[in-house]
Amino acid sequence: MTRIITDYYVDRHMAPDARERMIESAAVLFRERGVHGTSFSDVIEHSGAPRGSIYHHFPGGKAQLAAEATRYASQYTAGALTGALAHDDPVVAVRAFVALWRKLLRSTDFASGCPVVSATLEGDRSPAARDAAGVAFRQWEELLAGALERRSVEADRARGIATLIVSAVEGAIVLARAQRSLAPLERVADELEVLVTGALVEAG
Amino acid sequence: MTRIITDYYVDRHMAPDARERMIESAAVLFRERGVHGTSFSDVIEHSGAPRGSIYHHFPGGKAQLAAEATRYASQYTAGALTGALAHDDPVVAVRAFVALWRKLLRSTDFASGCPVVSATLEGDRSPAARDAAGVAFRQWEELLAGALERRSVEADRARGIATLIVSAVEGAIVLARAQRSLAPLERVADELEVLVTGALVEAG
DNA sequence: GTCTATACGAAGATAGAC
DNA sequence: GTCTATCTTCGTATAGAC
Repeated sequence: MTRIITDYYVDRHMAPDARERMIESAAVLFRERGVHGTSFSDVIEHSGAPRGSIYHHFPGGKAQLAAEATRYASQYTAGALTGALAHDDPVVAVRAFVALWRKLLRSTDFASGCPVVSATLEGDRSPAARDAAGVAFRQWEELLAGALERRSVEADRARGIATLIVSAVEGAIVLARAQRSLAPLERVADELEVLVTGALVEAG
Repeated sequence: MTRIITDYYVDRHMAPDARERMIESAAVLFRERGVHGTSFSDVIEHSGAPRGSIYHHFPGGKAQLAAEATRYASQYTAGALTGALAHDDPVVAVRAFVALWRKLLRSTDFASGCPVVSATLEGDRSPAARDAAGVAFRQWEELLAGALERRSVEADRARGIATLIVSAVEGAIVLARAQRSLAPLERVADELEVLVTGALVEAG
């Protein structure tokens, strides 16, 4: 699992501690309850971190925690996507990407979604988190677009397909949660597979 | 504009009053700040409705208001979609659907999104609102699938494409807000147009 | 129906001791 | 670093008068 939280820890080669556990917990809770719906108390309880050190670790308060948790989730998903793209097969990558979300939805009985989406929607109180969400989506798009280009798909088309994949999967996760059914995600996955396969055939 | 809020008003053919104004305002505010991010005070201020009558009109409290606002937004969008489908041309309908969201994003400088998505993500505190979101998405899917079927697209394929359209557009709205750019929405719109056109050609 | 007042709890944030 | 206590603000909800 990719563990790039902040330069603070990367630079010092330190093991995950209370600070990182809080970020991880925040990301998990943001999946379920969103940013506004998650309090510091929730994060402390979930992470087992000490109460008195929140503002020591996050002097910027909740906005800072939200931004860091969004970056954490972003990197986590980017890592999964990179792994799925190991063989440079965009169809396989889309399947793996969808499988990741299917597993999450099923294992949490549709209680969890994508924290980056939550950060976007509730970003009016934390612009830093919203901006981190924008960076996350862009990075995922670029990973997918790059893989398509390496399979000879023209750059503009690759970018369009990549954006469609990210948008459609994120949207399907929302539909799945609202309807408490995996069906929307499966239908979207099937359509995306047909589309990507077609684009690869076209590109030769 | 479609104005089907609750049976209460439809049955009595009553003009929009304070109650309906509160529901409309709630929907508008949910677009910007989400459900948790919107307080009763916000709704009262925005709608100009009297303070003392909230629990008279909504004895179920905020959960009831959230559910009714979600149903209202759902019907509003369904009405727009129905209008866009007046000529039974799915490509034109997708363009009109996207145009609606483009206009909203632009006119609010990316501050507004889809309240039905917010209701889904924050539905743990209001299952009724989340369920209303599920119904909304299903209705939009069915409107689009029906139009595709009337153009000879096979039922399963029509359903798949319809789900992809709703998911992709909803997802693109999130990406657009996070990146503060219409580009993701435009790229998704272009890809969807190609895909729908292709499906119609295939269907003959 | 609408008003005011208020109870009640939750949440973010700060201060100062250890 | 972490603790406890506290401040302040806010939001939901209720009660009772008009």
